[in-house]
Amino acid sequence: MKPVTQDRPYSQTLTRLREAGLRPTRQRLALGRLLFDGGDRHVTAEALHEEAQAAGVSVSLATVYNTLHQFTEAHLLREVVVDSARTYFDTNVSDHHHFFLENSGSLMDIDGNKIAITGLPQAPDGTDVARVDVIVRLQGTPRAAE
Amino acid sequence: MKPVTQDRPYSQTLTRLREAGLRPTRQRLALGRLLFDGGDRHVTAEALHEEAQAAGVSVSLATVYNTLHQFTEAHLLREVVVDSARTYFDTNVSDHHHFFLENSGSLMDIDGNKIAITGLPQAPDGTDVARVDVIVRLQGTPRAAE
DNA sequence: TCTCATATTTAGAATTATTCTAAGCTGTTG
DNA sequence: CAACAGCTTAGAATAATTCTAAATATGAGA
Repeated sequence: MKPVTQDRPYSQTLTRLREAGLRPTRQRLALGRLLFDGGDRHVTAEALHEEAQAAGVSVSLATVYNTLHQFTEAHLLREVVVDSARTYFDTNVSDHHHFFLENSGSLMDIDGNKIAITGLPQAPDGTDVARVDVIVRLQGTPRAAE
Repeated sequence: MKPVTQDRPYSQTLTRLREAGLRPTRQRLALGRLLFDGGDRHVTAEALHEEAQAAGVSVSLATVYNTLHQFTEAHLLREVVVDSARTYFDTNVSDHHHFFLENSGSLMDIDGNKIAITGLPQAPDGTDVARVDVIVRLQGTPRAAE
């Protein structure tokens, strides 16, 4: 059985950028590597910025925002709306859904072809379905340990 | 077949407030009536504020925010997260989901018991499912009229 | 390798939705 | 009708994100 994550061996960030028509600048390469090396990730702009700083890469927050949006347009990332306070970006761009832990604010992927949704009414006239998002909101149970 | 909306004859706003333990103030009554009279609604704080002004009710925006949150705690409203830019409040608190028209920013209800979701993995240890949200994102088709 | 036009980055200001604060009203209860 | 707890409110404060304009880096071509 395939994991949710597609094969994505040590991200060829450079190649990906070229394909997307984005100049491989120092900042984009660094952010790309942070994002795409090592599995699926869900990040906020703020968090990625801190991570970059911590990794000794100097990038402004504005550039982090720019880059996240450009990557999203290039379909290297996907935006996930779960919380009205902040925007998450997901490195997994395949068909899937999310668990959202309301306490910690963390996200977990749910494989898209494990879930089936039936009975959806058809889209109203003059519209097309761009995407269906399923968000399973979780709360920590009172006494988790026993 | 039942419509999505439960019967809700000309909202007894006063009663609802009492039951929720909220003082029936002029502002809460007015906002309650705007919200609960006449079918299911999806509003933003800003929009409800303007509507109140237009109806000749003087309420501050802060009070609109307070009231929307208090109504939500009292389960008279439900918060819908579809757009990272603004928060929507839904007067339909029964089990249901949403179409979201990305162009206009408008929401439409999808009856909850028309849809079935199968194959959801169980919630991780120490967590409980608080709610499952399905959002069908719609885009206007290029040439809607023909 | 050098130059240049253009894309990119950036600091800081600006914006926007929302929350907070502190002071003044108002409902309710005795 | 007094009095207090609960409400409302203007305006300040916050926080995430976007904008601006100036400085810098990149890639193509000579």
